[in-house]
Amino acid sequence: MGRRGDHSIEQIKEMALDAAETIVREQGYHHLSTRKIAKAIGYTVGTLYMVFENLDELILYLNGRTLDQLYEVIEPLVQRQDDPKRCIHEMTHTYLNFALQNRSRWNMVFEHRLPEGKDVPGWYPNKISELFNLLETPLRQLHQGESEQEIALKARVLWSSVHGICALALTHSLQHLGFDSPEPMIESLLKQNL
Amino acid sequence: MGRRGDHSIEQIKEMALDAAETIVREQGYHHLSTRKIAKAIGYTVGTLYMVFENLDELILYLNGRTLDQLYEVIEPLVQRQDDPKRCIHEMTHTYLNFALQNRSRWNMVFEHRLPEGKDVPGWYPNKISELFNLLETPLRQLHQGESEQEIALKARVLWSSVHGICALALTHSLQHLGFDSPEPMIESLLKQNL
DNA sequence: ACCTGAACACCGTTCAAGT
DNA sequence: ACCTGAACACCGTTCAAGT
Repeated sequence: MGRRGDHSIEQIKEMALDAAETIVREQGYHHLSTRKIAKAIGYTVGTLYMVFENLDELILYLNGRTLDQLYEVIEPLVQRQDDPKRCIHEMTHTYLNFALQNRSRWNMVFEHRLPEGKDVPGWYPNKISELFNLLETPLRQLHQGESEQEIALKARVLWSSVHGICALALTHSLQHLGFDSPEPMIESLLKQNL
Repeated sequence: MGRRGDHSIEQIKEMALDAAETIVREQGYHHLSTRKIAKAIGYTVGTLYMVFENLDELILYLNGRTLDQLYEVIEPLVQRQDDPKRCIHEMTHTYLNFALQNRSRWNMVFEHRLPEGKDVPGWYPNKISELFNLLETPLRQLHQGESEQEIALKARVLWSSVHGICALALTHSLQHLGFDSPEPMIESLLKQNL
């Protein structure tokens, strides 16, 4: 067998990522496997290793897509330059909704770890950085006169805090802690920090 | 073969948990397997299923232990009733240190998910709840006159925020975000919230 | 009653062999 | 050059069979 030439490498890459996204969405991160992906796109596992270094790299690209999608829905909100507080409220609310509505994929972004020693390619933390930076514009308006260093710190602390609440919401831990929704927690956080 | 009777069920359970703890500590969560645990305690995999329902349950007990250990180091700090702010600083600092020094096990507490539909036994979220409650005492002193509901909310928001920062610190994400230590982020958070 | 060993249905990854 | 199929070294879980 061999040599079909039905698709270019780029095409196979995209087909694989699409298939993987569907599997994660429908069955969850831990049910994703190279064999399932290969079967879904009509190729054998070996072919995946022509296109990706390994499963970890494939997941990295998939997480990159997820981060891009989040950026796409958050970035437009920054334009609302008139009311920085409201802007931040909308950003966190959008973040929360995105995480809840793309539960499995969002989980994967935070649960996936590269094997000891291997570290992520530069473009990946860049995507995260860009997301964090989105908060800086409204925060700069809100805390005028503060140094850029201070604004950057505030943005990172705020995102991390929202993420922490969100992480607990995703594990259903909140229910056991006496809260059935993360919204009031986010509100409390923002009231304190804005 | 069969029927050795060298150890009681309780003993095997403890041996298995000890062995699992060592494997996680030395090789990380994702390298933990029933076969490795069984080999380490000198039994076959089958025996583990006499003692635990499955690997998920074993991990749940292990995570329970980790939560207990964290409680043991945090609880004594609550006694310091004189200065609630300083008390909270010490609690978060201790939490952070614990997470950093028990990286793999702490990761496991937050990464481990039960299969869809299965939910955790009541004693597990109780342990988490007790940890959250530890923050309530100093917070009550700090925000006198506020309702218990409000204090509980504040405690949960604060712990979640610290956890969010800590989670980013554990993934080394912070380095890429321009911070080599979570300490200044925690400081900024507490300055804002206390 | 307790424990084993083998089996089943899965994994990720590699690579000689085929077209 | 591209792709397969089989192999290797692993998984979690079950259960007939042995003592």
